[in-house]
Amino acid sequence: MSTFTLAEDRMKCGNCPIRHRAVCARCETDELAVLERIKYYRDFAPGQAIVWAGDEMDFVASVVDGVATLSHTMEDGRRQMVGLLLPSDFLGRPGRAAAPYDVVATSPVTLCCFRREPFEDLLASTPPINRRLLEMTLDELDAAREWMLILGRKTAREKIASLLAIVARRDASLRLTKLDGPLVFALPLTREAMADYLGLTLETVSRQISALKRDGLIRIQGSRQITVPDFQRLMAEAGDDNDGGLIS
Amino acid sequence: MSTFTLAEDRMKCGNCPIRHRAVCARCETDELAVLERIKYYRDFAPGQAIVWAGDEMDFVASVVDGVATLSHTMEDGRRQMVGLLLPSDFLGRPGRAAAPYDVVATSPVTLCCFRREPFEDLLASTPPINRRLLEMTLDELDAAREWMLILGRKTAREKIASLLAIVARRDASLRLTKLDGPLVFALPLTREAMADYLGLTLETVSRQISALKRDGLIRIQGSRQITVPDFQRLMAEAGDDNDGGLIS
DNA sequence: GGCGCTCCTTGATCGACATCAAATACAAGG
DNA sequence: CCTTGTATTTGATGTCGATCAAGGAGCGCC
Repeated sequence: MSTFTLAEDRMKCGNCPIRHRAVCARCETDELAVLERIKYYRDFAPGQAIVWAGDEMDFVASVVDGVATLSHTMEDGRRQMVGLLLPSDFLGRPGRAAAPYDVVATSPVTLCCFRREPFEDLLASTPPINRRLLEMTLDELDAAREWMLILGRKTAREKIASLLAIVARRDASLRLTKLDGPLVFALPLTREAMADYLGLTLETVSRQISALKRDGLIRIQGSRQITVPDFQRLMAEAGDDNDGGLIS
Repeated sequence: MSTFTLAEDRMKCGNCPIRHRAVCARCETDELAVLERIKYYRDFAPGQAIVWAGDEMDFVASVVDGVATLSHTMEDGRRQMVGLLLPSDFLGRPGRAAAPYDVVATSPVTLCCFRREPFEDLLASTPPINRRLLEMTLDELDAAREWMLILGRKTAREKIASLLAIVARRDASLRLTKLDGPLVFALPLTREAMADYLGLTLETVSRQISALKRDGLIRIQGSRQITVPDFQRLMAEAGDDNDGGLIS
């Protein structure tokens, strides 16, 4: 089960700008110190559910560390991932109690949680948080729409290339690397999770990854460690005209 | 070309709550009267582009009347619709100049536009607008995620049923009809637009609509006028467990 | 009426991806 | 070392929707 940590320790949120931009943004305004009084930490093991669709959610949170997924499940078991939460992403919706989809940790996850009601009060009285949240939500909406193009119109190969490009880009931005040298990163997802992300089966994912490897677009160490020798070439394979491509 | 109307006339926005909830929400606060001073109307003919991807957008707007679509286009012509704008929906993103996708009118459209910069100033100084926008954006995000499930995991038949259910529901809510009697509504989309919405070809759309007709789930007058005798049965066909299903 | 146009329908064929099935890799634990 | 279990790869076959192609319906216009 998950660990609760009532947090006086500001430690984990100390390195704010990248790791925890959502709410520890007292970089931006002082009122946010109030958040400190209603926050607590929770840890989740890989594979563990954070909330199930339909559950009541009495908190909102930001991801401090780890990777979690949002996904819809149909009665017959078909599943579609609709969001990928990486460190600094926000979880939950102010003003709504019931979770609309499953949230599952895919790696050890640490959340910084805020009880929903006090958070909403704060939201009402503190415009900067509101602005922040609006901005983040708009980014997520853009990402979702990019994703819709991937789901609706791209081939299996392009889908895989797109996903790898998205993760590579995001990883590079987290560690402040340039995109011109060879990129090495760990896929935070199983083949099955990738399939759920892309609207494919896990066999197709595996085959297409093998194909990209065969064609020299990527190299692989141990099925999760990816090396991209030439990011531009991968992007071309993804069929992207512009260099958009966010996630979350 | 489009018509500009510098608007002292508050007429069109008068019937606010449903038709124009985005910005004429002086129902909510008085400051919004300021909006009156920076707004103007624009009309577009069916098929006309409102903005192209990459264009500079010096305004944000809310849809007063008509239907417009947002869509991504790949260089080779593949197209994916990523948003459907109906009356009361909002267009544009404060804080961003370049449009990320094409916006096209599919029926005669009237926009209520606000010059972007003064609108952004207003946004900064007027929390209620911010809250409103956040809420609307969150709704859109939910809709986008519902849509992702449709694109990634549903069969052609389920996709069509889902789309019809979404439009039927939205239409019913606009005219305050219940969902239990037979529903009659006009599809605001060509078969091609439906295909772009659902990640299908127009031939498949046509075939599946014929199949739903054959199976008695819908009736059709003249290819655009749809009758749904039993909404629940259609929903079942769409594979939806819950009764979520928004758009925009 | 007849022409041109766009939108829609229907048929025949093909191919990308799903499905079914089996084998391999690798880690944890006895 | 062997066992067990999960994640992954690979192969054989099937199917849904795409593609290619033709024809019909509605409508404005000469």
